[in-house]
Amino acid sequence: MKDAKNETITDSEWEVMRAIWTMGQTTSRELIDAMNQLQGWSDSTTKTLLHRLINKGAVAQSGTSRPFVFKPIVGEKESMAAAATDLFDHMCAMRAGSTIAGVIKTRELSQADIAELQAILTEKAKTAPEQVQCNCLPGHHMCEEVEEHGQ
Amino acid sequence: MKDAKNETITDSEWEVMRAIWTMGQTTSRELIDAMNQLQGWSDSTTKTLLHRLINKGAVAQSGTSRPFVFKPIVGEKESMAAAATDLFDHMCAMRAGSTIAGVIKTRELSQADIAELQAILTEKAKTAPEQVQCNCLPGHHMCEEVEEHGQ
DNA sequence: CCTTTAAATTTACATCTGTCACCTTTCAAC
DNA sequence: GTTGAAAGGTGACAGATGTAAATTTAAAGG
Repeated sequence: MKDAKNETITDSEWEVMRAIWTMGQTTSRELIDAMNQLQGWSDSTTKTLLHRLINKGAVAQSGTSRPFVFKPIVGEKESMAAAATDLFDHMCAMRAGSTIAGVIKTRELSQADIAELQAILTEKAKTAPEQVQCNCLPGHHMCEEVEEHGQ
Repeated sequence: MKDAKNETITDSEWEVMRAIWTMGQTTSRELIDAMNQLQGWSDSTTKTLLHRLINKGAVAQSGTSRPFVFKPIVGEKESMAAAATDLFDHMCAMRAGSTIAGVIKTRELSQADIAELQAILTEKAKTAPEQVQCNCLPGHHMCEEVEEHGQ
């Protein structure tokens, strides 16, 4: 599965992708109805988004006769990972930990998820540093306190 | 500290915020130079962004005589949390776990971060469900496989 | 074949974003 | 006071986004 790092998927396009990913494959009518339900979008809106997604290479159109079939080209897992990476890449490295903590606290996770995370953490603990450096500003600035970042 | 949920902070504005958060407080000159270093932006660009941030209520201008001082109004922690929440809110709940796993694998975390995460997980395990339901489409659709979501 | 009608494609357009150049006000030194 | 360099503020503009109307095309029934 290709990932979606190259061409950016926007917020509303993302909603469409979610539907497509979940449906696995769909006809434009099905998709339009779903989007109308979920977002209250007009037919046109969904069509436009679908086309943009096709142009971006995120969705494929297949079939020869009219009710074409659309299916995802980029993977959901890959796209989600890319989105998450993108987010954290723009945040202070020093605070990634507590941000992740916040996410974990507020999301629903399955027993399996938790087990996996714990395994990863245990492994990571073996080589984790005592402190993560702030990567917000070049040299001359180095964050001191975790609580109040700068100042 | 107020959070930044109301007024959205865009990508480039975020870069400015990072600098301001780290510096704690700054004069426009300092900020402009920093942004020029980090992003290669022209003076104007930083000024514009700084102003937009002020209008959005994310940064405060203080002082009476000319070299004014700017400082953050919205907190870094809060803003990061909001951004993360925002991201995960748009993703399939069923896949949040593995996405978090991916993030943890690729980020640098301190021993303390890891310990905190483990504590949270242990606590969470007590009440975690066996399976998390997909929340992408209304009723009629329910994801079966974790590996290949729909289809 | 012709018509109807769903599907597909184009065009539209207001806003938001990223980036700036340029104009205006001050402070500070003559 | 006058002036010139900073600091501060405005206007601009191309491209991205969200949202949708209008137009074209083709499948299906008569």
